[in-house]
Amino acid sequence: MTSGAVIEVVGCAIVDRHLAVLLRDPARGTRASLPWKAHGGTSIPGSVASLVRAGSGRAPTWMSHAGVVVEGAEHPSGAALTVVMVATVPMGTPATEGHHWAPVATLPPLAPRQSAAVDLAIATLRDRMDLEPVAFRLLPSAFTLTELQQTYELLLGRRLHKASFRRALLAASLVEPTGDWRSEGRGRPAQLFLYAPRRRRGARRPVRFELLG
Amino acid sequence: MTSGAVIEVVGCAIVDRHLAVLLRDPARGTRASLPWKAHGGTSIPGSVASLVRAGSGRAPTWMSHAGVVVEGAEHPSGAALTVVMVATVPMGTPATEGHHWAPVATLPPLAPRQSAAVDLAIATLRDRMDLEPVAFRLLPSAFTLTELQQTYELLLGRRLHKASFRRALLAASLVEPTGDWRSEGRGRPAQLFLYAPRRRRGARRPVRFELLG
DNA sequence: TCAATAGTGTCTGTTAGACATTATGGA
DNA sequence: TCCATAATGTCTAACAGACACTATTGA
Repeated sequence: MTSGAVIEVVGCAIVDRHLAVLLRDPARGTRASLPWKAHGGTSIPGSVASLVRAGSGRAPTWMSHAGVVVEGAEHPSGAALTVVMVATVPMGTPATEGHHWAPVATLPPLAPRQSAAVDLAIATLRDRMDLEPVAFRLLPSAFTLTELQQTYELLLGRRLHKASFRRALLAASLVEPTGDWRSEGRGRPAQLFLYAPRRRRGARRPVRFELLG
Repeated sequence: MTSGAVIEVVGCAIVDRHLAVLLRDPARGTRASLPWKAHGGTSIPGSVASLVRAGSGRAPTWMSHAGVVVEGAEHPSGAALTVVMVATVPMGTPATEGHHWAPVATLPPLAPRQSAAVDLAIATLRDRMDLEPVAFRLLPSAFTLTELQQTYELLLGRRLHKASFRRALLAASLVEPTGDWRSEGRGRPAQLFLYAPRRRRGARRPVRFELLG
């Protein structure tokens, strides 16, 4: 008898201006792995929260279901399911003893199913980023507009136009200034902002045929 | 011992210009239910295909994972998982013996978990419709542009502008005319088109802050 | 003073939506 | 003939992207 489901978490954070995922350190002669836990006892969000807390010392700021992966054909009768969850913690969150942050661009060798889980999770982050405030959850509560733009560029995988980005942000009434400024090396200090959505004006989505095809 | 996972299918089609889902007829004194099947033996897509074939006589034209629902707290140790899948069949597909199409706006009473599954599935349809050709999979292979527009309006839940819709469609090179025309009651006959995507030009997605907030 | 970064104002090409008009069938 | 629907052309307001400029700090 097999058939217990597994909850697997892809914890995401920005480290050195790159997207990174939380991994358990490899034991002697094995590979690093995503944090996981047998399903049961508590709810799925509860499992995710405890796994992220174990690996980073703090609760996730956002989480979402990413998909389901079926354990290979090894168990022909009653193949076990793995539920893949994606979660975020703010930039600057350290990894705790026995864990580390690995940039997604240079992941260490993982079990094939876990690599697929990471891909699923990143795709989910990108899918949800304009429906939910994913970018804001990857930043500390106070952030500069340049940091926010860099986060969007990281998730979208392309550069954005500074003036247009700020115009759109202003029009959406999503942030408000704290009044504090932060000096970062050379240039003029940047103002700090908070995520403070005002109103959801007609959330009318245009038809985007360019994305199909 | 509990803990076998269940695959539940929300089969979607357009019936009478409304979105409808495939249900199993209620047995004496019970409620109608979504088609489902214990996980095991075959792959998840295989299970979905056989369930849709059983209910509509044909294979689904599209399917996607919609989410996972945990069976209520009834089983504190090892609560069972339900994997919700969403699938489409073309407009005009009948329901087979023991099944029927129920418009989503006026669903009969379902188990609470199944109502949640339907909501998840519809949300998934709407999420994916501009990344994948969901609208085309809900139509027969040859369709009129008015039918296509009505399908988009159904999925988006709002009216679209005819001229703009056709302009965008033309610009995306997604369809090509068959040369046939179909007369539908009174007015001028409409030309029939096929889904024939040409090229995927820079699939650059704009930043849409309006959707957040 | 120069270099580097933050933040803003203006212009222009593109495009979504509104409106009007023509085309072509059935009643 | 009238009416209903298909299909297309033109106008306009909104907006994304480009560019240039000012502002404010550290070296």
